[in-house]
Amino acid sequence: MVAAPGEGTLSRVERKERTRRAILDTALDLSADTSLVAVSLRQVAKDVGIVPTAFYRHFASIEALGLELVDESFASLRAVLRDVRRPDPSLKELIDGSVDVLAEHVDARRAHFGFIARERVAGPPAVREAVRHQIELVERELATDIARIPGTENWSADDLRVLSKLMVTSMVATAEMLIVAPRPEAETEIKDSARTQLRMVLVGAVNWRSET
Amino acid sequence: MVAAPGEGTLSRVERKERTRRAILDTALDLSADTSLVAVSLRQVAKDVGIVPTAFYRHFASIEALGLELVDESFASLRAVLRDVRRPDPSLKELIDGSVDVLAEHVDARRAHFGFIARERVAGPPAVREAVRHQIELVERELATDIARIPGTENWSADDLRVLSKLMVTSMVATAEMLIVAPRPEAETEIKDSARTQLRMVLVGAVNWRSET
DNA sequence: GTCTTCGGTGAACGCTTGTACTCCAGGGTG
DNA sequence: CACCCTGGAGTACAAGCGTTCACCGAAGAC
Repeated sequence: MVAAPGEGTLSRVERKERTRRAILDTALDLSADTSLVAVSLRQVAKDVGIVPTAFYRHFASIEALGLELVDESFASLRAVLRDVRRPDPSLKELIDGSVDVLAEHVDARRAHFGFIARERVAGPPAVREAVRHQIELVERELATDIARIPGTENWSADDLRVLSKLMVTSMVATAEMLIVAPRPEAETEIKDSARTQLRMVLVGAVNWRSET
Repeated sequence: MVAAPGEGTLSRVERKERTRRAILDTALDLSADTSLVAVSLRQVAKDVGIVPTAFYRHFASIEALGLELVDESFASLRAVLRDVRRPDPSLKELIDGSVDVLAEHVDARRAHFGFIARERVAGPPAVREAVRHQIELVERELATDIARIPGTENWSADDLRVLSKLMVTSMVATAEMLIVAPRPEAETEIKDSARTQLRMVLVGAVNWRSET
């Protein structure tokens, strides 16, 4: 990494961390217009401003880099869950807020949500695997969140799993749409649709429970 | 294409069509373990058994090939809709059958459904665009199908769109899971889950309509 | 002040990639 | 019959790829 003018005093670990971050960000950026499998080590190095071989000082391969990005991206996804469960968890008026929270996070961490959506189905095998595993964990986490909501005490574990799966699926799908959206005007439409969707799902879950 | 022994008599157009098919199938196959963007013209040619330059006699580029595969794959998806709407469309007992129909089609056209799932988010730009467009068409098609079912006459157009969007999304998600599934034993579990999911959604739609 | 550690360099390797050319053989057509 | 059309072969090239190796200079440890 070439020394930036005006800030010559950086410790060695600071410099290393800075380059490492640059590599991660650049790779995330390059993968955005297809997939990580189409990203070359040399292109990353070139964009970062280091020589190709210097890449190896930080990661063993693009795939290893990808696993790191998986962790980062899922930190962003978990943050959504955390923010959603923070207010008073009443099953009904939770909905409107949830969608807004999701939209906020997607907007702030656009690259991460896109990364998850892409690499889940089209990443390097190890990365794909890691994403699937993380999604399963998030589904479980959401299931226990739902179980804590008053009125869901007598639900079976299976029902909880199915519902949280459904919610995570449409959460990811909504995130995808928000990312692809031609910026601001279509966004409210997508959010409205997501809210309706979420209502349908929840009303369905409640009524279906009491029916069976 | 090297002449296959024992069937030397093929017209020129037949031979061309045969090579063309081989190219399409090979590309579909190679894209299966990541994405079309990771498939090289040379690799396809090699696997087909022709010299790289001969590829151009059939397609201008891998991307053009991809657009062709999009059409084929969506023929497979539309076939699901066609088979689902064939029996008597009563909203309730339709569900169990639908999931089986989907599973059948996914099993028969595994490669096509995987292709859609992957290239939708991670294909070459033009391919991605084409997939999104086709999905929108399928959503519309499903919406008019639903509108024909007795009991949905007074639904708003927006509600129809939202519901069909939700159904297509979970249809694609289910197909994905079936494809990834460690063959036969997990399949019934996925199908059960999908049925429950579908019931939740439909019950939700019905009840939510009558509530508002 | 000396020695060590280590992020970054630069040249070199063998291989794959897309694409441009010319050429050929054999079926289709007059 | 002779002629053309065309799918495929063969050769060639410049560019990009991942990876190896020896080397350097400055920050950090002592």
